[in-house]
Amino acid sequence: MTQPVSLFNANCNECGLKKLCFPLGLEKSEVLRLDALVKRKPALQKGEVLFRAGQSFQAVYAVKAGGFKVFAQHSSGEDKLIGFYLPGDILGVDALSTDEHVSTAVAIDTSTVCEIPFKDLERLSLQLPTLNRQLLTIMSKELSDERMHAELLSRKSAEERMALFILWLSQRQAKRGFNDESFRLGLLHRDVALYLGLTPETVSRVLAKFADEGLVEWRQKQVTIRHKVRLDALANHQEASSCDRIAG
Amino acid sequence: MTQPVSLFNANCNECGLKKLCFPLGLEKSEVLRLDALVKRKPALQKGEVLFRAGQSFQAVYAVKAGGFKVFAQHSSGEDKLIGFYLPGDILGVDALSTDEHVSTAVAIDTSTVCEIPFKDLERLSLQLPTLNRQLLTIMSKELSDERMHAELLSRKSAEERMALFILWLSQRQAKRGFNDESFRLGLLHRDVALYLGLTPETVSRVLAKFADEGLVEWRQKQVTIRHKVRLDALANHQEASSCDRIAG
DNA sequence: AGCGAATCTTGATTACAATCAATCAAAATA
DNA sequence: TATTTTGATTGATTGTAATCAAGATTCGCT
Repeated sequence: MTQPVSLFNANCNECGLKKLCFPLGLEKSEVLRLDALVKRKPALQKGEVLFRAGQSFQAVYAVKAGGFKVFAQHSSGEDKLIGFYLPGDILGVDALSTDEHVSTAVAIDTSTVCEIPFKDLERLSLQLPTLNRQLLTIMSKELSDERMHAELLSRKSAEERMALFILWLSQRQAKRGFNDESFRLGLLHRDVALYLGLTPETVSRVLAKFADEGLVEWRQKQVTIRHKVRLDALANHQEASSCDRIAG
Repeated sequence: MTQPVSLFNANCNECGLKKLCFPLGLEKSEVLRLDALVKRKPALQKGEVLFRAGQSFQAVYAVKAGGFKVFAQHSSGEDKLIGFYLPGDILGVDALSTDEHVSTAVAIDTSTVCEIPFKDLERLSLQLPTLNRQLLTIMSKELSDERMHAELLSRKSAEERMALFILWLSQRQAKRGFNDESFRLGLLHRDVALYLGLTPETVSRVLAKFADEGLVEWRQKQVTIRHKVRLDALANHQEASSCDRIAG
């Protein structure tokens, strides 16, 4: 059992995610220097917490396998789901300006991460301009994800939000080289509802409707897109122009 | 007329906003090196565009006076208002990972900015660790602003959204050392509606209600907070506990 | 200052998702 | 496998903001 794991863990140069992660654009020798900073941690089980809001910020984390959902405690007391992180994504950079984590990351599946102490990373990035740029790029991507979230929330109709959300998930799968038409996602309806600003009941109803109309099947964590074109049209509230509805 | 303007424009060390902007934490000598990069631009009139989505990304901008509203063109065609930028804020960093601006910045008043060519800034920040950290901090603040926006949008009720929005505006004024109980904001109801995911009609109705109840006056661009405590309670959907309503 | 255009207000109606509530299905625990 | 808990579904009702529409006000311009 230890052999494949240790191979997978070996180093950044061998990692299948290096094109999504910090090593992007670095020379092999530079990656080795980065590699020296990385602490490989044992896998987290579903439901386990990687970091919690309020904890002091020491490191950022690259998701290697599995996935995380990230919550923020808001003034109102209610927790809000602010993001999902999949393999290749970097977790924890939001704490950068505060020295304290502002959110709590929970594993949605058995998950592994690479831990990179931030002080070391910052020091190295001053020596490696490409790494420094990559850090900025990661922050910038984080920002555009958050914009996507705001766009989702600004959509008026529940169906639009859901359609856009599913398409966005699909795009993220594609970027990672995974199947973007059918994928597993360990999220509860409650999580999706929290993320989209809806209730679990509405999520259930919308998904039932999508299934009825042959758009998307989402059963037991498995998401399958059946008709991307019409889903696209729905997400952008364009009336289904030519292809109309299937059932007579 | 030119004298006070040129004094104001003089340099970063003299600028009243230096504690909000890039110079934060830098030594005087370091600020001078930063200062050498800055291009002072003529003022923009209300409605003028600082940069437009699709333009190549060359520089970031520090708002010195006035303010900007920033739009994104979304797939659906409809423009979405994604942020407001006030004196001391940095504009344009969202383009960092794409080499192209992804949004359009429009002056909401007569405004001035400092332009900082990004290549120069990046080069200098590799030499000045504090500046590098400050750049990261600015990105991080941008991220937390966007989170705030998502939180606004995830609030169910129009009144909550508006209350939270006004309080957030007030906080930003306070951070700048401005009066946080009464301030001018050159935004149309339409802009506010776009930002909050509401319609201008609803904005108008909610503001009318707030005025009725003695919470907030918002007339002709001038915002005045009359009862911060109750506004706070409303923003966090806690029932007004002790102080109840005023009118009998 | 006066005209025209844009923006704001107010009202009546409608559509949509929240809420409340009850069942059903599926995991987790023993 | 039985039992308990958790999550998903479905239905009936209600509340809230969108929409449509008509005035009132303010703003920008010459």
